[in-house]
Amino acid sequence: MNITIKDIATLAGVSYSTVSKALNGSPLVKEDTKRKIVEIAKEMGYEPNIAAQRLVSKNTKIIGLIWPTIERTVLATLVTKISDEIANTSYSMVLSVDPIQKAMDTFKKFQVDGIILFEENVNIDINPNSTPLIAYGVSRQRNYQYPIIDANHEQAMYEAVHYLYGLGHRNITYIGDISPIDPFQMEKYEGFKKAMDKFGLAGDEYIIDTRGLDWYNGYVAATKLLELNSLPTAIVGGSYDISGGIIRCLKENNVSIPEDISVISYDNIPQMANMEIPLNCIGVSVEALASEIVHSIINLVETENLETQYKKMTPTLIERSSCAYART
Amino acid sequence: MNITIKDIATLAGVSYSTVSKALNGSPLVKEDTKRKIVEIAKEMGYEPNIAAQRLVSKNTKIIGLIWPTIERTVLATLVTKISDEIANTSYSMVLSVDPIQKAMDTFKKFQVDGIILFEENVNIDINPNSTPLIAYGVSRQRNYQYPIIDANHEQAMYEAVHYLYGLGHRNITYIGDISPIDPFQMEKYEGFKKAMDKFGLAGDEYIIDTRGLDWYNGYVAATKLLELNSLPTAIVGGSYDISGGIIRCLKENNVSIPEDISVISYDNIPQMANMEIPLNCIGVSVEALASEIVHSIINLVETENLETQYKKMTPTLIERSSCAYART
DNA sequence: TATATAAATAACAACGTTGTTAAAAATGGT
DNA sequence: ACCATTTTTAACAACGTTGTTATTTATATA
Repeated sequence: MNITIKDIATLAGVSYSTVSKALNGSPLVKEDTKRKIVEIAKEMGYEPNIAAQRLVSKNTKIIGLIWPTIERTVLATLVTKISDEIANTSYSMVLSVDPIQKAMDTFKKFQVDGIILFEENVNIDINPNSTPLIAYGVSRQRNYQYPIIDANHEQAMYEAVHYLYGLGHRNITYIGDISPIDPFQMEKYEGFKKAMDKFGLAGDEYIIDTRGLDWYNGYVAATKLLELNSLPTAIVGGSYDISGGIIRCLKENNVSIPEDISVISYDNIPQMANMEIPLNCIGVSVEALASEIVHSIINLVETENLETQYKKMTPTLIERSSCAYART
Repeated sequence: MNITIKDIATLAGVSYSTVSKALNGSPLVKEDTKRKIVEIAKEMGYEPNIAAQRLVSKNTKIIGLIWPTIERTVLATLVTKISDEIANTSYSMVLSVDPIQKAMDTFKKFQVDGIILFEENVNIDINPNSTPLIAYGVSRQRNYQYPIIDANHEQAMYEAVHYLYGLGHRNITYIGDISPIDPFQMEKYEGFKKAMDKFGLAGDEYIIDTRGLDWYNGYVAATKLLELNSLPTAIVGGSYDISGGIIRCLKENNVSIPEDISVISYDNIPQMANMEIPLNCIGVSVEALASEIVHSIINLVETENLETQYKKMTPTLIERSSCAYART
């Protein structure tokens, strides 16, 4: 049997409503008694019954995160960061790995205050006027029923090229997935192409389609690249895993990074620093993303205003040791 | 404002306590009225307020899963399966990716009925007489304060060798991680050695230490193997990822599976069927593991009996197309 | 010292359920 | 038609909180 405010009340010789107020720091109770009550509560190891709190206070102080598929490292890191971020607020987070509709049902039952949805490029129609919801990901339809937060993939790749150009590179290869069904990847590709155009470096031969986002896809693509008779001076990797494969392949073939080839990767996650060569990277940092997502949903929950409809976040570039000036 | 049993009551012209009973299928209310009430409830889209239910019924019907680090594919699959399994019961699952102690605190606040802990080889001392808890993983200390469920790694590897022996293989190589600090890996290694001893095939030269569990580790180890002048007729791979690297390497070097070399892998997960060659594998299936874990924790929650202290689950072998009779 | 006012505390309703007890309605046997 | 059951329904307390209202106690003012 757990202890309640009533137990504390009898021990402190006050009424339980006074205990409630004291524990909530109400100015209606004398500082003295407040202190005493708080002390007794602590010493008894009191934990408020959240079911009771919720019953009376209408909101659950829970944010539900729907994460239908447990996937790439980037998403896992993002989940962790979101969890941390929420832990700093008065809210808690619960995670569901169920399919979207089922997770929505569960969360409706749980009466969570808000939902964060990792959208998997799936167009699922969601009961619009129910729980506050924001999505992370890309929306294909133009009229959003809920706010969406997204990284600006296109800008990221543009900036990557811009950065390499500034280092004197004129011979840049993009190694990434160019799947037309994945809007994320297409945006990256577009960004790269636009930049190459802009800086007068365009040409299809500078692009290798990995046909996948995994480590091995990068490895294979890099192998293919090395078979060419003229190598680029810089590579833009399309994802964390792809870049992992690329640098492994280069290393095995005694191509030095960054002396022979500079490498910059998409995905701004801390793990980039722990690779065999600490990688320069560009992307919205998971911290920034997590922070934006959490603040948005809480703001949405507490104010019910949803002016911001589609927020594309600006990427940042992190310099480490995988890029250098182009050799003259 | 959500609808409550009182709303249903007024609409049905009965008392709210009757509604409660009807909705819970109590035999105390006439079938006729029961039907009517249920129908009205459905049509109004009634959802019970779980906070209220919990408040009165003492237990929360929530199982907490502590998953401190988001990791290998195998664990991710296991989480999904556990989630599915729990969804089939009257319980719900919430997931915390926080560090163990913090997650424990959160769950205490949530007043979850039970906790599943993915133990990370960390010896954390847990307040023993609090929430029912079972762990998945290996315990180093001999006196468990809580039940532990674990796959029998040793037996799995023993059976793998046994199986290959039955197919006529006498020249078997183990490619796996032999890290003495990882009890899981050591158990696998021991199982392999014991079987080789038993069948008179022993010898250290049949073992390659991958020094890691990743795809690339397997790839490198296989490359090393192919440099030997005499190849084995069968390989036992130490993990899903390792085996992925192995078969890719063999394929690249035009070694046919299973014509030239048979391959069997540890880790019994569905993904094994989707590899370039559907792999024979051995291990406790995630379904079995999930089922056992879920039933154990629910049993523990509902009966408070914890007779079973340390359960090592028996692995099963799945035959696909990566093993064949040894050539004579 | 009495009285108005302010401060501190207590009492109590409410939140939406469930389970127990009390009341009403239906049924059966004489 | 009357009483004893049995079936069905209603009434109500309880769960542990919070917030509002009522009461007590302390303080200041005349």
